[in-house]
Amino acid sequence: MTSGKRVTIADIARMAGVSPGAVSFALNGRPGVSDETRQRILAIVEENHWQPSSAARALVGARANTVGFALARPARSLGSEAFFTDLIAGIESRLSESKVSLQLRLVADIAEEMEVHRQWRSSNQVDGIILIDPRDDDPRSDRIATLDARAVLIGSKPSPEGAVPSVWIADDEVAETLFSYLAALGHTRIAYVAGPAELEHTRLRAEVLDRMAADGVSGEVITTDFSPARASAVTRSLLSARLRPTAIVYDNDVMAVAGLRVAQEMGRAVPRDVSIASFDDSVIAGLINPSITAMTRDTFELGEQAATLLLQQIVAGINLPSAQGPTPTLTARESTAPPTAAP
Amino acid sequence: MTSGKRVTIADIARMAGVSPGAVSFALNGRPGVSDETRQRILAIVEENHWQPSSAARALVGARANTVGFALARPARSLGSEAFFTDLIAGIESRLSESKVSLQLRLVADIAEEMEVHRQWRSSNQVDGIILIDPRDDDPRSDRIATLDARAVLIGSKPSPEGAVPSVWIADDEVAETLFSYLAALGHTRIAYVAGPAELEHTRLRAEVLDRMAADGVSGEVITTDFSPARASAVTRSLLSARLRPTAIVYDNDVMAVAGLRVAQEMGRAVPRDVSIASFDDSVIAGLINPSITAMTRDTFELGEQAATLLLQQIVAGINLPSAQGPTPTLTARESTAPPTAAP
DNA sequence: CGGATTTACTAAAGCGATCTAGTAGAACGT
DNA sequence: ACGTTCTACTAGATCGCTTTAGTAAATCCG
Repeated sequence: MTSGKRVTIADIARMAGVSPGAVSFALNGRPGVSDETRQRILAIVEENHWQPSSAARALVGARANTVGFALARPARSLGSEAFFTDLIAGIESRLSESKVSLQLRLVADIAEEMEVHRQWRSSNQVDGIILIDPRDDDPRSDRIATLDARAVLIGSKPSPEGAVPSVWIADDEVAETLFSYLAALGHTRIAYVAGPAELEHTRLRAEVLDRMAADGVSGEVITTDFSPARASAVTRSLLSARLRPTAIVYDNDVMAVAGLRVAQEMGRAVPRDVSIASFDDSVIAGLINPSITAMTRDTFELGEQAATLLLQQIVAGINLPSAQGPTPTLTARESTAPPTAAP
Repeated sequence: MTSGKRVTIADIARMAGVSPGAVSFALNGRPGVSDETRQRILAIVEENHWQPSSAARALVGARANTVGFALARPARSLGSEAFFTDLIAGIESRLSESKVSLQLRLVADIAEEMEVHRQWRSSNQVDGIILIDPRDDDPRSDRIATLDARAVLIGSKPSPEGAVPSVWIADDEVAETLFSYLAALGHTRIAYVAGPAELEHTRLRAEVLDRMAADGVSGEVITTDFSPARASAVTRSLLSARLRPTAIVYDNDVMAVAGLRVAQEMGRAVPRDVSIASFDDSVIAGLINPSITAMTRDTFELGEQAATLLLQQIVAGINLPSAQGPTPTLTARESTAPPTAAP
């Protein structure tokens, strides 16, 4: 077990009494070596813990065994959302099964994101790219096409033909499920404390609520910046109104917890006086008192699915069709109940 | 602007009318080219958006401009802790200033983690490595030394001479602060619901509590697997005992929330009948009702500091001394109060 | 049985940088 | 004027792997 120099394919070749080329054939399952020789080579490789140099592989244009994810979000804000950790954990867990690494990069904006993509591709650093936060007229899709890179978009609808394939979650169905549940409980005045208006899912969810006017549900949508402070303020004013809502739905769990507290401080019992629900679940949503009804989406699995699709595309060398991600389900908990008769 | 082939250092050389070697000298600020030529080359590089191939660089043993972080934690559990997202965001935000990427890998255990380290180093994929979750007799430190890799350990004390330098948070001081605060409120029976026994900080914190026996505080330490279910069970049994604690401290916010709920279900008012505190803060800890007293640490900055130290070491080519990370501070909230006289 | 094909290899040319050794030509010193 | 030292380069080896072209031996076929 001599230490020192790293063992290269040439060393293996020498030990097996063949040429480096033969070893390469054997390793990559290419014809040109007899089964017997292949076995012998593989055994020697095993024995000497040989690992291909990814740098050398990348240089000759082979697989880099790395996938890139450039994230254009303010760094400080990432932590409050379990979403990203879960997503990344899901992606990684799938990737590491295939011994593929994740290259993570935080960037300031979409322009820098695309620049990073270019660099990655031009030096063959990554085999595929993950995109998130789709926008209208997203310039990234075209860019990816010119780079001839495999990619997946994590979004809320299937991608059009020719664009970057997506793994998507049907946000309108999610909204349908939650709002209908509340309507079925008997709620007719529902408030929706949403995120920023420019996000696709905010619009989709609000539209669903609007449509429920047909069923006698009067909805009210208030957009926020996702901050708990805004959520508290909004809740306070909602519950102070003459005709106050009997149910409030928040875009995420942090806002829901903030709203819950305000309700309690104002002497409104939850769920007796007002029902509360969230579009995003978390461990804490189930532990708090009262526990909060939420749409549970399996973000981890979403990550896994995105990674799976990307890996398949990399192997196939072509784009594959978009795939629907895990469907969020309703987790009914203590914070929702039928409204009390007397308003 | 002809597309197609990627522009290499040879193309630049041709355009500048010099040899590839000269271009390399110019790019890396090495002597051997006149200032005039250097400017000309740099201009051409700029103009043609040339980027060095990281693969080629890695192959000749130059900087890879990548830092590796292999995480040996169950993937599914990562999301519940904001800690990792914050930490990674902090690390990344510092790295990306220097155009360095983060290579993230989830591994099953320490053995696989070390294996990944070996691969990374042997193929020159990363310039430095980040370690976390130090344990007693950590085998990783020696391994890193034999790999001759730069690394930082995110830990709870300065590393001994020769070991991997750490960015550390004085966990004993943290524990001292929180336990003393409770003692000062008048608590004499304090329970500490900790994480796994093999983690360094668990031991450090427990030791602090033990030492307080001198001041008339009787402490009890219960180790857990960090799961809310265990935290609930432990809390239930603590509060059912004849001589129950007047204050319970949890290792993280999720467990604290779980414990809080159990206390309320058992009819113990918080903080009147029992005080609750956490060693880990989060947005929700401050929003919940009652809000939870916690030690607030700036995880983002911890990540930044770790990245900074690592980058400095990479540039210097040697190990640098350990550095103390941001000091956590006590955030007193509603969940703690003096114990009521009658037990 | 002899030419064509197949099999199992080897030799060597890249991939795109870095880096060492070598070489003109200019400047310098005496 | 001639050797020495700089300066500003160039040529070419090198990193570890893949891959193409080439070759000897084995196999096939009529």
